[in-house]
Amino acid sequence: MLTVSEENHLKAIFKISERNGTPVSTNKIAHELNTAAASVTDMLKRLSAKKLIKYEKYQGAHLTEQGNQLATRLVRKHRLWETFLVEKLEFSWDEVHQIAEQLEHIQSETLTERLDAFLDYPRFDPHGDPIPDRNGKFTLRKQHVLDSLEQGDTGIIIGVSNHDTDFLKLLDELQVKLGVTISILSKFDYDDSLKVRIGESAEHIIPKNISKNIYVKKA
Amino acid sequence: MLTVSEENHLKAIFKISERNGTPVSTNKIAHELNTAAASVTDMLKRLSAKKLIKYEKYQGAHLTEQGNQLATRLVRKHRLWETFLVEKLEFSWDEVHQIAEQLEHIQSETLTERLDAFLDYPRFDPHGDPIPDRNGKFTLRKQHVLDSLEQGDTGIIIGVSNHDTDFLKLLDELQVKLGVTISILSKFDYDDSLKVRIGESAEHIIPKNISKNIYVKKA
DNA sequence: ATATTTTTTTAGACTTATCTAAATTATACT
DNA sequence: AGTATAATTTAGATAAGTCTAAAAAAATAT
Ligand SMILES: [Mn+2]
Ligand SMILES: [Mn+2]
Ligand SMILES: [Mn+2]
Ligand SMILES: [Mn+2]
Repeated sequence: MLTVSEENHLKAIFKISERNGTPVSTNKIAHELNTAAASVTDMLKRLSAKKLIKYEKYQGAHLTEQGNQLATRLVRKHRLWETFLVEKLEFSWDEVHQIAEQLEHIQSETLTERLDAFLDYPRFDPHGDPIPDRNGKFTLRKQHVLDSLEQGDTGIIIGVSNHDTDFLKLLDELQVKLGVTISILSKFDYDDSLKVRIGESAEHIIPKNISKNIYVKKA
Repeated sequence: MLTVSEENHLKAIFKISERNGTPVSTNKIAHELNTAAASVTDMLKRLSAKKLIKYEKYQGAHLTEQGNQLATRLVRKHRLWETFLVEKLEFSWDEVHQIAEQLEHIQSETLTERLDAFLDYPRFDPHGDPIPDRNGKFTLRKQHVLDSLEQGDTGIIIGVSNHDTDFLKLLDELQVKLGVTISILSKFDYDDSLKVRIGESAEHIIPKNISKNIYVKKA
């Protein structure tokens, strides 16, 4: 049985290395979890002792098979709870992350499975992230970061890489939400900001610090 | 912001003194929480420093107004979550206590209120305990412990004072559930065990260590 | 009213989880 | 290659939460 802090560290490692197998650095974890690097070092030793990660000092860490399984379960729970909050309790997508950050630590296999069934086995969470099934399987869709599109490109918004309230509220303002079509009207060389049309009508300038956190499927 | 342990201690004090205003002893709390008395003493000092309880050494503790409010909120959350698990996720009444013991610590006012609404403002939890409303108000029904009934008495089962899985599974076996009518056919002087009819047909002998944990409304 | 028993508190220890400051190692830049 | 900078680890401190054993106080039973 892991502590909440151990679980959060595992999940951070999982998240940081989700799309590339390279070892995760101490600093990245510290940044992700808002803690001091020294605290992360301590925790890496502990997780390593429990054989949940492979860790050599100064060389970063990566999940073992067992660690990966636990992390995947946490992500599954996190995303199921977020889906529950939005689908059943009428929360908006910008309100659920912090609450799910707590709910993901509830220990009960049965609860997770019942929740999954109650939600009718959702495949994606409110932020477009895939929900691992009970065996840990999930699909990583082919996706592009919005800031990599060029003038004339069109895509459908399928995810965001920042779940903070403030960021998502701003997206609401821009009428950016999952499933909506976005077209690049022009791209400004000055700062890589984009002029886009979203859905049928809305046109906006989107600065790079926003576009870099939006995923699209190219049309 | 309280820690999980502080919250559990508050709730234990609330529970022990629910139906009588007398101060709660260190030992009773230790027994309720399955910890050493010395640990409870430490915690009583901490809660006292935070003005959530009134505590004088060797004299036991009782909740302050503020402590009572926090404890009531915890009980509200606990009972709402139990209701959710039974009503929405098809858990049985013997499976929910441990999970609610964790869920009650999730911090989000909004979540509690939304959950309450989603459940359509239930008044009682799966064990017959009253659920405090958002203002902390709830009704303590007039109830009798089953072991106090005499031959010829009839009552309706409205609650249980033990939420452990093993106990509740035994009740299931006896067809004891909330709302069912129970009649005392005879009472044995030897050990105060009862011969009862439950519902329409079932007849059983119920020993005192069971009957003392069942609440009835006298018919 | 004393003595015995029970309850409660204190003392001291250990673990987890954090932090800051200093030391060490790795990396990046002439 | 050698030095400056950045990343990481170590050392040492603190707080929470828990325990056991011993001491102290309160309750109970002669
Ligand atoms: Mn978390
Ligand atoms: Mn999400
Ligand atoms: Mn609890
Ligand atoms: Mn209950």
